[in-house]
Amino acid sequence: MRKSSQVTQSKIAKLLGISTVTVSKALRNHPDISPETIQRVKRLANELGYTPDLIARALSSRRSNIIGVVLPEIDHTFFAGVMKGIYSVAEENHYQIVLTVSREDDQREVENLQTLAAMRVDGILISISQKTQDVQIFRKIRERKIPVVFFDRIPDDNGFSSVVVNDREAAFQAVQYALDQGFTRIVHLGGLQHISIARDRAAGYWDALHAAGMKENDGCVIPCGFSEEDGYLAFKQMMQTQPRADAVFTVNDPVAIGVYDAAKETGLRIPEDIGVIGFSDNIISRYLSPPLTTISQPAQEIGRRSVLLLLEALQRPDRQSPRQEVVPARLIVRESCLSKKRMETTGS
Amino acid sequence: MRKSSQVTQSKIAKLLGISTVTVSKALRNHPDISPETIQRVKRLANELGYTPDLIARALSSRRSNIIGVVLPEIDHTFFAGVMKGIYSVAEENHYQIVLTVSREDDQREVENLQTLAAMRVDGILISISQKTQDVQIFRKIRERKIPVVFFDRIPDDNGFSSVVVNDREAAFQAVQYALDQGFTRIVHLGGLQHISIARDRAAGYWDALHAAGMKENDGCVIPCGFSEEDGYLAFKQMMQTQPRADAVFTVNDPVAIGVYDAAKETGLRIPEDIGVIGFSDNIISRYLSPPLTTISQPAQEIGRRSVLLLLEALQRPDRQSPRQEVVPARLIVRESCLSKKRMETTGS
DNA sequence: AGCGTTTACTTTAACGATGACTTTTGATTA
DNA sequence: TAATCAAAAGTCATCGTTAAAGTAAACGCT
Repeated sequence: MRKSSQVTQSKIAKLLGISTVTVSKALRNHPDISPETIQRVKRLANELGYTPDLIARALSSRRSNIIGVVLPEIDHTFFAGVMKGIYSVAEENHYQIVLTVSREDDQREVENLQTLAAMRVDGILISISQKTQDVQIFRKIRERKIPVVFFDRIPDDNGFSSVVVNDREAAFQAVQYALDQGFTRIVHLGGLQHISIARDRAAGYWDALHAAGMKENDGCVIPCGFSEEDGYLAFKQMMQTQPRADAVFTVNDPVAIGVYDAAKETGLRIPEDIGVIGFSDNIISRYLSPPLTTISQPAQEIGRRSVLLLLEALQRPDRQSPRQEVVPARLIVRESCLSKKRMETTGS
Repeated sequence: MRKSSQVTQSKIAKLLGISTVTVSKALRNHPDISPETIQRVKRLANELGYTPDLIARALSSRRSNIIGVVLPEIDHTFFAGVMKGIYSVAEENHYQIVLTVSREDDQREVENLQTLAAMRVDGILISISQKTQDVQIFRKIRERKIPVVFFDRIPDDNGFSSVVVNDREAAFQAVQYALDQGFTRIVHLGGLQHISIARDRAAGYWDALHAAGMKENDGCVIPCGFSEEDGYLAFKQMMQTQPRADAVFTVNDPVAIGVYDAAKETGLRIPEDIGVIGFSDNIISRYLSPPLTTISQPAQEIGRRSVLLLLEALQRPDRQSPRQEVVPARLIVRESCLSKKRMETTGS
């Protein structure tokens, strides 16, 4: 025989001489129950310190009020910002968050998704790992009637709802700004090209070059990872293969930081010898010297919108067409890519 | 009638002509079941794509395999690091994490704890909010037989297990270093003194002054919040009340960053005019100019140890004495508090 | 043969709550 | 007056899984 000292609905029911269902309904202000009974139940529940058992409720009602989240990494400024947005909206709507981390590993990502499904989360928010190629698992989740919303890093299959930044356009602006400042041999350290955001940013880069009347061989995209280390290495590589480069546009800020390190080591001054523009506005960026010109992504806003999109899908479970939302990123001009022209003219 | 397309144990049972309990046991490799049956069950489970329903399991077994976490803030480097450590150990032990955020509000903190208890988490990890004074809620949680481990910011009541950094000692080292470098009028921007870590760091500060033969009026602790903004304001205040100060030791790095801003604004050079030492080694700190001398706290290690302590408590639920663990922090010397003596002598 | 022990299952009851349906009571209406 | 209806409960079944206890056959041992 299992015994439990917990205060349950049936204890309250017994004490008041009513049925457990009445208690359940009373606690939820169900119209079936008279105001007086509701009062009596709630008062006693309060006195006894009753708390609903959310697990039991979830099993019975088939709604867990939990949203599952899968993140590639947890200690990245951008994702931390997204999470902040996610939490604020989730809290307002009385949802709890179960956060899992794939650590950029597609296998772990699959496991995370399976666990979340097994926990019966009501919906899932995910930004996919660097390695993710296979979309199967997402289809399976959808078959299970669990709505999924992707954010920032989305799969190629566009049959899903998603919230992204206007990467291409923002990249275009960044590169155009560099051109305006008089830089002419701009190289793009471009991330892994099978990731949507990396492709989009590279596309924006080419857009800007083309718009300026430049051709394929006036530009160069060097693929690399997304970390400082990767940026450091890619920049070193670039100095070998593209010695005439006068500016770099990086796929994200950590890579730009790697570039700072490599440049410092080589004795190159920023922006006098080499201009740098990043992407994502890491908190660090404004404290670098020189402060990094970069693209600011509204991380919290992305998180907030993702939850809202998911909540909408939860409200009407009939299949609805997926929706893609785009939130605007914008260029933050600081000092790492300041006018070459002006510097030269004022300098000599 | 509710229908469900989910694959459950009873479906498998029906198909194989055995009882659901046999299926349940087979899937868990229970010795009651013959190897062949186990095989048959597992194979079919696999074919059908069975996944256990963790909610149902939790209800029945009275273990959720979930650890609840309450954090004051999510987008702080330190906490992000702690979370990384928490996740790695939790994952290894097949626990999921439900993370809630108090946003430094004690009321929200209470709600978070109640929700976690209602979710029947197996245990709770918490770093308390700035405002938290009342310990009642923690007692209640303990009465519910949910083990709690505090980390970093712990309550005064030391009847609980906790993982902290040797704040006092580390602060001592930091201040001693400043003294060694020739700074003599060191002010401490000291955080809210009802928070354990702030008190400990202040104590270490005084220890160092006393060890150097200084008295109460050779030092000064200015209380402030924990944000950049707070540091900025506190420093401005300090310049009014303590105009002769030649160094500041701050309760954490964000406050130090506020000091940087204020100093820059006032035209004070670091470390020539004013030395600065922080606490917590924010990622930003090494990118500041000058790079900030600070105390490095092993955030991931704290997270890891906290989970381990909790897991231990979960293994033997008989009441055991609480345990306090201390992990060492250490001084990272950079350039924000370099030798005044040497600078002066080489300078003139 | 008789008795205890294994082996491999099955049966029965939860776990705590909720959805769907039914019943009771009294008031309202045709 | 009988039929109708709404309010305020109650009953029953179920969510999917597991703990505890029960059972039947096979085995081993004296």
